[in-house]
Amino acid sequence: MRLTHEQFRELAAKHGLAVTHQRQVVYEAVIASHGHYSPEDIYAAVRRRIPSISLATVYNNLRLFIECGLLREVTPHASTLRVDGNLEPHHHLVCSRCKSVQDIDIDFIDLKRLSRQLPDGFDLTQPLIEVFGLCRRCSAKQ
Amino acid sequence: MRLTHEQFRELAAKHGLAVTHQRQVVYEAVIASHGHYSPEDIYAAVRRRIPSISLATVYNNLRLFIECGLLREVTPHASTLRVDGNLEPHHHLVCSRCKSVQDIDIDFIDLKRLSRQLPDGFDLTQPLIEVFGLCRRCSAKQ
DNA sequence: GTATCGTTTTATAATCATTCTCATCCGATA
DNA sequence: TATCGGATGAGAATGATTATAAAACGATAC
Repeated sequence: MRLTHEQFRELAAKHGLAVTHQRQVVYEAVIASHGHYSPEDIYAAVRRRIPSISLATVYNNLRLFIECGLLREVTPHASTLRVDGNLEPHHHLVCSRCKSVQDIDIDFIDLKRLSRQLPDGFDLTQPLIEVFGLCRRCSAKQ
Repeated sequence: MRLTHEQFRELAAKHGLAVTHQRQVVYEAVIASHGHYSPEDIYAAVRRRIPSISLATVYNNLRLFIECGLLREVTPHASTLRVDGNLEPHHHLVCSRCKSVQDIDIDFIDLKRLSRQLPDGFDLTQPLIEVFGLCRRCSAKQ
């Protein structure tokens, strides 16, 4: 815990973020949790240390951390349902910022090697692979 | 349009879905749109042909089509934000059904070949690759 | 042709995650 | 100590989606 404490101060300084108690605790909760958790989960964990914290603060800071690159978003899609009528094998190139989706081929994937390292029982009969990055427009804007 | 008409009747028969006028028009709207559209978009398109259609019907049928495999969901993540404190290069194996996320390595990716087929200007300095399938538990349940 | 039954659709209410608003608080600096 | 800007907290507002219940539909049996 002491470690992430220092770690956070450094990161915050690097990104010009003020170090507040709440931010520190939110960050530590994410790091300590080793997984892919939701804001509610983080909120629950943080409340054990700061019972008065507001859910909005958790949201604010998670978003801030994601924008600064202190955390990674595991759901980098548009927030609403999107639907694709193309059932031919094809794959997606997704912009992490504007959420746009383009189709790509996947001859860059070694499916044999991939299936060898899948956990037991994982079913990949209809594999869908998505590659995330920044589209031209968004990377120009930076 | 005539073509998707037939196509839909066949698909519906195969999956044991009743063919209703609304369903047909919703399906045709998705197929005609060539892209990755939201329920609202589809709703707007369908209303030009059936002004009285309800948004709920569009949702119901899109969900039904996705479950039957007539359409593919382009946002196959948990519907709430998930956050990952692990910034080391690593990638994800996601269950399309229960939305669980596991980490995997990516030595199965030929990054050179991938970057060759990226559209111009797409920035992949921090690539994140996600592979979708069914986890052991969900594929057992089928 | 009509009655019946299960399914689909519609309209609307309800829910849930997330963001917004704004009053208050806090910490740094003058 | 007074001031200022950003951060926080509480709760309202928003927006996407789902649930509910009543009406409409369509197939089948009579």
